[in-house]
Amino acid sequence: MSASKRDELVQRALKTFYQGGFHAIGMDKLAKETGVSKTAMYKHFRTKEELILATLRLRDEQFRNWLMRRVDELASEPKARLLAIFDALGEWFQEPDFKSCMFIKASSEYQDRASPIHATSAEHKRLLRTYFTDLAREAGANDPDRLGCDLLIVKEGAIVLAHLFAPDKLARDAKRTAERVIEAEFASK
Amino acid sequence: MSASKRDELVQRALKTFYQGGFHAIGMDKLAKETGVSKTAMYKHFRTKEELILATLRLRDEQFRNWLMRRVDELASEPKARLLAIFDALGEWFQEPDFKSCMFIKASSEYQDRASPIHATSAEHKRLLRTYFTDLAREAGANDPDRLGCDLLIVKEGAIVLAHLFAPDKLARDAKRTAERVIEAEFASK
DNA sequence: CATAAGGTTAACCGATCAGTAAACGATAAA
DNA sequence: TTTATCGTTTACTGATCGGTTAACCTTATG
Repeated sequence: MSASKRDELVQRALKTFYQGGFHAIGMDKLAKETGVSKTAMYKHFRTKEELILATLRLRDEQFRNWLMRRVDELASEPKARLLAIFDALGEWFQEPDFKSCMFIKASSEYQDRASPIHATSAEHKRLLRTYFTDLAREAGANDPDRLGCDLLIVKEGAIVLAHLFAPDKLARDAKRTAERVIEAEFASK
Repeated sequence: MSASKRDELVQRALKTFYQGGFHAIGMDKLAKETGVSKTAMYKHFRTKEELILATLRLRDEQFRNWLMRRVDELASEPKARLLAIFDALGEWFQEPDFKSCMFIKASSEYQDRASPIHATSAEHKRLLRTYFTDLAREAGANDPDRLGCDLLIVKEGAIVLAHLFAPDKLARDAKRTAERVIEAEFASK
């Protein structure tokens, strides 16, 4: 019972922080928006930072699971799966309340490398890079590390610009950019 | 006299916001760090938002001027100038107090598209894209718009990741990624 | 010398910040 | 039925938020 309440709190806090920002959302507003009392929140988490870290861990799990599942569904051929990453991203960008990447925003607000929030954001990107590198290896890339890094760079740039410009345009543009780096990798045999 | 004080304030506020974040730096702390009294600040700017907008305008001017000058200095051949963008970026990443891009961070904290701060951030990226497109055209690209967009995506991704990972590694990686999209553009003749 | 402008310090406003304490209500095991 | 747990609401802490006001100091012009 306590555990499920806790999960519910983290899920709702995730949405609220994602839409509103970390500094901009106070604990009082969070209590109002999640329907969980402040007292209960501080029973589960000793500080706001701990609650934020919990939302980031949930987001990391949710996002990577979603992306991996979506890539599985969109393409079966190993090389096509590399490009499918960007079809999945395009779907995400066009969701009505897409607001950039939770981890880019977290590291924007907590800039100090010593901050656990910053470190958790870096870890998320590291895990994504590993996933991309694995896909590149399965596709038979010469230099999977390099292609994985290329794809991560393109993905992050696309997210930032989708948040500032038209999301659908960036979805198309990023896929075309990804095509170029993928083709370059396989042409370098 | 007033004008120079104002400029001095904006310059110092720029550094303080860049290092500390917009929500995290209050007007009292800003007064302390800039040496300009709160009263004087509110004589020049009616709200904190107006001051932030002034710092963003200064940053846009500073950054684009710096980048254009650096590209001029690093390469003279039109095509080599495209790659020189990423040499310049590498220099920036390795500055001791590099902390990502002011505009990525601003749009992370002010997510609403209706916010003037968000809009100013988008405008900065638009101007950069125009610059990249111009360079691509001068280099004789088939589709300068497309290459300009490619390069902007790579640049933004590199900044985000340089902020989270090792800046020098990202400087090298981003340049290699840029090489790929540039070569792809010129191979598509 | 008078005066007005542009700056200072300092105190203040109501609201909100993160975090705590106390009193109370529900549920469920004993 | 008793008791303990988990949650609630409400009120509170001291600090800080963005923004304002008033009294004072300095400087340059008339």
